Amino acid sequence: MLKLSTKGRYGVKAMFDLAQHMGEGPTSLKSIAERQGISEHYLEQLVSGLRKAGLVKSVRGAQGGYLLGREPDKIKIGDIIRVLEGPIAPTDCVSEEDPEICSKAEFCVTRAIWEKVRDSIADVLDSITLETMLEDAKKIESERNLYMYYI
Amino acid sequence: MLKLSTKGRYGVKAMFDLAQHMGEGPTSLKSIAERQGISEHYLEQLVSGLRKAGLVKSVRGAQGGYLLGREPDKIKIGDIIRVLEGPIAPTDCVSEEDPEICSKAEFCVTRAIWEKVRDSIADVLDSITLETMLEDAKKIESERNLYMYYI
DNA sequence: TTATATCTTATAAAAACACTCGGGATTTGT
DNA sequence: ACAAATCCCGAGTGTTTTTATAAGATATAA
Repeated sequence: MLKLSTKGRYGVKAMFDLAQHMGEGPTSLKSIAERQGISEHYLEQLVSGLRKAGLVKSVRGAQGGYLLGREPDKIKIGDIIRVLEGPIAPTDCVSEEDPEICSKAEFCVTRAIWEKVRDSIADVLDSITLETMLEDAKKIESERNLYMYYI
Repeated sequence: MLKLSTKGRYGVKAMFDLAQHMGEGPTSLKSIAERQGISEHYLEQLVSGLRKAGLVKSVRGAQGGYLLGREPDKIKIGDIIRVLEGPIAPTDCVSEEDPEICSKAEFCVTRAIWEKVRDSIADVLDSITLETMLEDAKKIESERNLYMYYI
């Protein structure tokens, strides 16, 4: 059903949480899990992948935790999704990574549709960065304060 | 992984096959299954849903089969996908059909992303009709003949 | 009446999903 | 030195979804 699994959703939430706590030293998985309502052990698995991909850096030991691997404007949502859910591929024959070439590919009219779907998804996910999200959150916050003021 | 299941893929293939054989009387599932390389029994289940949704009409008995439920330019790929895979919903909280409203929805920055993904998928699928596909197929066919000529 | 089809329901293997658990390694503060 | 906090790693598990398969009932053309 063109659904995202919890991996992708939790992963984006966790990364955004990290972005929101930049400059406060390492953020522990425990605190992320609590704030975002995610199982800590499960989150561990996801973050493990993100670390191997360089999207986060880890600090071990007490008071340790995680930091963003690079500046928030250099981390696209598409980067996160691809690490956690694999290449974007509405069907195997149009996967971003080694697609399964079928013999009729060049004449296949349905294939052309899935390619468009893939590209439209990738375009959205690659147009949004953690920085974008921080800006959006700030905007929503200020609009909310404005609303409170009028009450 | 934002994947389509075989239901959606087989369904679109079958509908396109029906469109290509318009005007030849009812097309049997057996012939569609053979041409498209799909299990006939499995296809039966899918077409059952399409019939209930009015996208195809059935003719029972010997020499029976299926016909498009309406003109090919009135059948969007999105219609087919929604019948076979359910409402477009990268996450439950942004489903086209009764989304699961969460208490933080209005402040949720991640939710806004999934909404954009949903809309971009829907836009692509609703911009293509069976008629469009027939035109594309014709174009590919004539380009292919042109190519053959030069050899 | 026979062959050809659609229709309906039931069953089931296999894969994916969403965790859960147990233990090990590393660092900080006492 | 030790305890607590934290990251790290791999295996195991119950549930759901997917992808069919099978069996039989119903309808119609020839």
